[in-house]
Amino acid sequence: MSDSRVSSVIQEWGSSYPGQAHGQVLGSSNQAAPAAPMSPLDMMSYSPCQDRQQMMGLPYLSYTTSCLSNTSSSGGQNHHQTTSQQDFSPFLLPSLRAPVAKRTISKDSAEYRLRRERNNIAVRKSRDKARRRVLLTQQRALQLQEENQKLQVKVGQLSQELDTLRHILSQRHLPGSDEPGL
Amino acid sequence: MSDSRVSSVIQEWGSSYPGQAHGQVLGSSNQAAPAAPMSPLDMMSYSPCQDRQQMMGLPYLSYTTSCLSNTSSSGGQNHHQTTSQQDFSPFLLPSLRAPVAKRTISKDSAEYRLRRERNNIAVRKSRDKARRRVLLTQQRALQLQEENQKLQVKVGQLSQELDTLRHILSQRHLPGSDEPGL
DNA sequence: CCTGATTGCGCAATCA
DNA sequence: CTGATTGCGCAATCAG
Repeated sequence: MSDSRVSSVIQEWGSSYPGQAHGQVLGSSNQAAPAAPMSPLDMMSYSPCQDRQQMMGLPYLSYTTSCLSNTSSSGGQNHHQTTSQQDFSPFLLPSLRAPVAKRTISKDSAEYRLRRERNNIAVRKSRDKARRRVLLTQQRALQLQEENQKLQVKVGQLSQELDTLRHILSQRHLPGSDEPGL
Repeated sequence: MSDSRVSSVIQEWGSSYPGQAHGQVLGSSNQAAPAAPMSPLDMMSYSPCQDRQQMMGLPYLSYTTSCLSNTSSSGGQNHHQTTSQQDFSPFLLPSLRAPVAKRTISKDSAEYRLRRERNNIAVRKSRDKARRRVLLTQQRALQLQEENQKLQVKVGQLSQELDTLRHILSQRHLPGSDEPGL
């Protein structure tokens, strides 16, 4: 990296991107978003947010959804999907009813596939972004570490130089202290 | 890493872990590995290795595998799996035949589920580790940044002090240079 | 309500 | 062979 003296770190944080040649070489309907440069603000505003409900592949409340004509589709993993059961959601307060029972969408519908494909693209994009973010953080840490070592060396040099000058001055003060200037 | 003045960064890199309270609150057969402290060496030896073959959910060579009694199982995503086709793998040189045609394992066998479950556990563990690694890298970068600012301030102070002493010395040298001491 | 972005999970391929 | 990694798709949820 280019470092003129002892203070050129944190560059390329929100401007340049080193690798950018990430995976994304798949063969399955890969639209491959052009890997947008990702705004610098996005870089810092990243907090995992671990206080999520976290109930994915489990029933949890019998979740009424009357839509499972899973024919010839890929049929993801072992996710829920119960059948025939009244939906009282509209009559309950939002804070009390089950997850709302979304709009029924059969898994073999064109819309379903369209949504899935779009989400897959979004997921790839998001993960690519995350990967780049991690790489940048790693590089930033390395740069800062180098920078730090240089700065510490410099501090050591300056301190020693100061000690030398102080010693010289003290010597000169001993015999004839004629100058009033400090 | 002993420091006495302006060099106390990179601590807790391989010793302490702040949060460690990660997701992992699922309800689906969650063995939840105790989040081993992860050796400090593992932290640095991390290179994505993007030169992989990368051919997962696609046929790619008709890949002979006579094992798909996918009954009542979860049946993952749209992965390959062709049927009825002779396997000439044993008669071809290792460098010419298809991916070896592994040992046939039906998806509803107990062994399959056992392997899957073990892998799922390993995956969770690995991802947890990766998450912690990322968090640590982020914190390290922040610490290094603070440290850097302090060091730069210190360098500025020392430089100024040096200038002052140099000025004083030059003043003393002008009038009577009687002392031979350097 | 809809759409894109995130995130945890399981799967399969591959690495070590 | 076994555990560790990694890319992917799915579904739930978040954020506009």
